[in-house]
Amino acid sequence: MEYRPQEVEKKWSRRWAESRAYEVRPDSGKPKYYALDMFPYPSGSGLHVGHWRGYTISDVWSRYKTLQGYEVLHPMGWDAFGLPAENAAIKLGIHPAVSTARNVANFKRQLQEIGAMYDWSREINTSDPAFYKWTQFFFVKMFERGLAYRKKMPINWCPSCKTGLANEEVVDGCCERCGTEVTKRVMDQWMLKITAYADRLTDDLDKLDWPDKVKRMQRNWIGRSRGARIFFLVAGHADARIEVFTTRPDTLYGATYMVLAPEHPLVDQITTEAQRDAVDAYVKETLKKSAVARQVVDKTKTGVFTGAYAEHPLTGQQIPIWIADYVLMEYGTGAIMAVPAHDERDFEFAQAFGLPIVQVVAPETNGAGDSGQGRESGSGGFDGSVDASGWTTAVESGSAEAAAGTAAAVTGLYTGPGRLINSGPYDGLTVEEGKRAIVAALAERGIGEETVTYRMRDWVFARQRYWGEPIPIIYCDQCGTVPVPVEDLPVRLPDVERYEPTGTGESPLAAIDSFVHTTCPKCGGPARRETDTMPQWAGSSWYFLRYPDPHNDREPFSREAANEWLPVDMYIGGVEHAVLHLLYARFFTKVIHDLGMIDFDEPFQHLFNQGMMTLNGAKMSKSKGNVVNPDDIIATAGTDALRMYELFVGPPEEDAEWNDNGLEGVSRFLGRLYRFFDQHVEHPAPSRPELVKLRHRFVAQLTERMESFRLNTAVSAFMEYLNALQGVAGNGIDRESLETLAVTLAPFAPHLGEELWERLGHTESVFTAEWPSYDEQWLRDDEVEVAVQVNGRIRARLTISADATQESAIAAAKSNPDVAPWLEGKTVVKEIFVPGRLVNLVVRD
RNA sequence: GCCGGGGUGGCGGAAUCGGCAGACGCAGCAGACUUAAAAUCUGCCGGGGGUAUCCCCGUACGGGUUCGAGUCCCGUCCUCGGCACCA
Repeated sequence: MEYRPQEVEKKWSRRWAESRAYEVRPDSGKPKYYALDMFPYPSGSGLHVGHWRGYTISDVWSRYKTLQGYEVLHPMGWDAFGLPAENAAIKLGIHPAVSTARNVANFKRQLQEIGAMYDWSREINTSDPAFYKWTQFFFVKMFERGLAYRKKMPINWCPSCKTGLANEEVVDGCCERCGTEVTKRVMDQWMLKITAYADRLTDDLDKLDWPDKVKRMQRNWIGRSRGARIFFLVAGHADARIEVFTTRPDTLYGATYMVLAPEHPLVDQITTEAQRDAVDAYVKETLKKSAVARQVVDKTKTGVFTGAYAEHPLTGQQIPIWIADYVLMEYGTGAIMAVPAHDERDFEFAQAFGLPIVQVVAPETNGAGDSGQGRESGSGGFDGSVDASGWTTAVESGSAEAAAGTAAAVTGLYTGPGRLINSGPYDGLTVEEGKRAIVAALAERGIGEETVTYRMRDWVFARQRYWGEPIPIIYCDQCGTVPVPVEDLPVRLPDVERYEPTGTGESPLAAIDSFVHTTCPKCGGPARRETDTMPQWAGSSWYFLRYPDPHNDREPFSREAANEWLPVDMYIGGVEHAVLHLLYARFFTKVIHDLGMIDFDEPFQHLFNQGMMTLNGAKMSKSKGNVVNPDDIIATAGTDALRMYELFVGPPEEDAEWNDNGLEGVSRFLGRLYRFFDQHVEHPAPSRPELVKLRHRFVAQLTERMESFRLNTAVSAFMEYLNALQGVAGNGIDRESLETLAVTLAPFAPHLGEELWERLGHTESVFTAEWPSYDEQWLRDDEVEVAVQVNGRIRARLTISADATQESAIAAAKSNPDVAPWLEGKTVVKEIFVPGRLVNLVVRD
C-alpha cells in the first residue's frame, strides 16, 4: 500500500479535533510541563515555512514530553495589538479589530495545519477586553507602587509612526519598526521604573537555563557598571558642585580637565562671559544634531572651554571645565573627570585641544612597582614617557587658547593594569587597591562614594496611538492623577472615526470627547482620561501567566494555577526578542511576584532560540518576495514531511537555507518507512537478538539526541535505524521493533505515528504510549574494531574482544600483517591503547 | 573599536570527552525493473597517484602543544550577530 500523507493527515486531524485530544487535563495526576511558543503578531501576510520552524520544534518537544509521561500545557494565542493593523486602518479605513480578527482566523487555520497539540480552549488575545482588563490592572498596581510615573522628558520620537519609542525600540538611531530616523521630543510620558529592578534583572540571569548569547545581550543592555561618584567644586561658584561618575577612581590624580554634557544644567551658570558665545553656539549645534549624527557617524571630538575651573578634590589644583558632546547627559551624571592618559576618548580629546596628559598608572613589570617609584617604562602598550611634573602644566595650559602641541607632557595612552604613580600617597598601589583606597578617602571626607550606574533607562510606556490598551488613568483638577479603580476596568477602547495620530502628537483618542470626559473616581467631579495607549510590548509581558487560567474573570489568573504551571519549562522563539520582550516579561514577572501574586520571580526557566529560515541567503519575508508557502508544501508532501524537514534541515539553533531537494529526501524516507511497515505489520516475525540490539541502540541514540536537542541528528537516527532494519528484514521484523518505530516517530510525524500505531492494532492514541527505554547491556559489543596506528597514522584495523587487555591488544596489533612492515627495523618506544578505539605504536629508527 | 558565534566534500550537515574525518540526506555516476519514462531498488561517490585490496594530501591560513588535533594554545584572514563616545 502506498503512503498517502494527505489522507492520513486529514483522518487524524479530524479525530484529534473530535476527541478534543489536546485539551489539558489538570487533574491527570501527571507531572506538569509547560512548553510555550512566543505567540505571534497576526500579520496580514500569514505564515511561511520560516515561522513553522519554531512551532515545529516546540510541538515535537511537547509531544516528546507527553510520551515521557508529562501533562503538557502547550497553548497558543495572539499578540494582537500593534501598529500594522492600525496603519492598515489608516490606509484602508478598516477597523483594526476587524482586520485583526480576519488575520487571526487565517493564522489559526495555518497553525492548525502544523498538526500541533495546541490546546485551543485556552487561546488568548491581547486585544480582547477580557484580557487587556488585566494588563490595565497590572498598570494600576505599578502606579500604586510608584513603578509607573509620569515625567516630562525628551523621548525618542518616530516622526513617521508619530509616536514615542522606548530606547530598546531604537536601532542605530532609527525606528526599529519602520526605519525612520528617530528624533528627540520633550513630552509628558508614562514611564515604568524598570531601573528599580536592574540589579535583579542582571543577577537573576545566573539562575536561568538560557543561551549565553541572550544572557550576554541582556547584561550588556542593562549595562551595570560599578564605580564611584566624585564631587568637584567649581572655583568661584560656591553653590556649584559637579558630580561625576567614574569606573576608574584610581586615576583621580590623572584628571587634568573636566567635561560636562552640553545639556548639563550647570553649563549656563558657570560659563564665563568671555566664553559664553562660543558655548551657546556649541550647545545649540549639539541639540540640532540627531541621535544618529551624534552617536554613529562621526566620532571626531569636538568641544568648547567654559572658562570655568574646578577644584581637584585631593590636590586642590584647578582644572579647566569643558563641554563636549562625547559626554552624554543620559548616562551617569552627565559629567566626567577626564583622565587622558588612561581613557581613550579623553586621550583623543586632550590631543585635539592640547590639554595636558598625566600618567598615573604604570604597567607592571615582573614584581616591580612596590617601591612606589613605578617609573620603569614597561613595554606593553605604554608608548610614552611619564612626566612627573605634569601637574603644573596641567593648570597652565588649561585654557581654550592652548594650541595643540604646546601641552608639555608628551605621554601615551595606557588602559591596562599596573601600579599607581604620580598619585601622592597612593603611589605603588595596584589599580584595584587604588580604587578602594581613593574611594575610601573621598567617602571619609564626604566628597565621593562608591556607586553603581546602569546603561538601561526607564521604559517609556506610552504610545500616541489608537490600537493599544488605554492607560487606565484619570486626571482630576481636585485629586490629581487617579488610577481607574480595578472594578471599573477595563477602560475600553472606543470606536473612532479616524485613526491618524493628531498633529500635536496626541493619540487619536484625544479627539473623542465621550472618551476623554469622565468623572473622577475619587471625588466624582469632572475629569479627563489619559489618552495615550500602552506599547505593543505590554500584553506580551505577562500573557504566559494567563494560559494556566485563561477564562478567569475575577483576577488575571489564580495563584494556584500559575504556581502549578510556571515557570515555563521551555520557551521557544526567535532571538530577535533577546532584549525587548524577554527583558520586559522578566520585569513584569518580578513585579507580579513582589505583588505577592506568584511564588516565582523568573518566567522562563529554559529558553531556546531557533534559527531563521533563509531562501537565497536572505531571511524569508513577504516584502522581499522570498517566502516558501507551507500550504503548497502540505498539498504535495504533507504536514509530517514538512515537520521532519524543518528539523532535518540543520541544527535547530542555526539559520538554515530552504532546499526543496532536502524536503524531497525526508518525504521519500517517510514513504520508505510506510512501505516497510506495511510489509511487516500483518505478519511480524518472532524477536531475535539482532533486532533487539538494533532497537536498543536506536532508542539510546535517539533519546540522547533528543535530550541534547540535536533534533536534526534525531531525524537521521530514524534513517539509520530503518536502513539497518532493511538490511536484516529478510528474516522478518518483530512487533516490538515496529511498535518502537511508531511511538518514537509520533512526536515528529504525529499523523503517521498514529496511523502506524493503529495498524498495529491499538485503539487508543499513540500518545497514550510511553517513550521506550533502553538497556545498557544491548549497547555493549563482544567484539570491537579498533584502529591500529603507527606514529599516529592508521595502518590497519583489528577486531578484538571488547574487554581485551592492553597487552593482548598491543600484541595483536604488532603481529598484524598490515602493521608489521611499518615496524620493521624500528624500535617501539611507546604503546598507547584506548579501549574500544585504537592502538598507537610509536616507533623510532 | 569592544564582546560573542562560525569557516569541514559539488550542497545541507555528522563527528563537541583530544582517539578510525565526512554519519544521514541531497545532487551526480553506473546498474536492475520497464516498450519507455516516473516511482522503486542495488552499487560507487573529498583530492591526487597506482588503478589490486596500496600510498600521499586533506576540516579557512601560518605556527605550537601532544603518541595522536576538525576538536586545545598563539597569530592571521574571512564571515555572521550584539553593543557602539556608556566615563
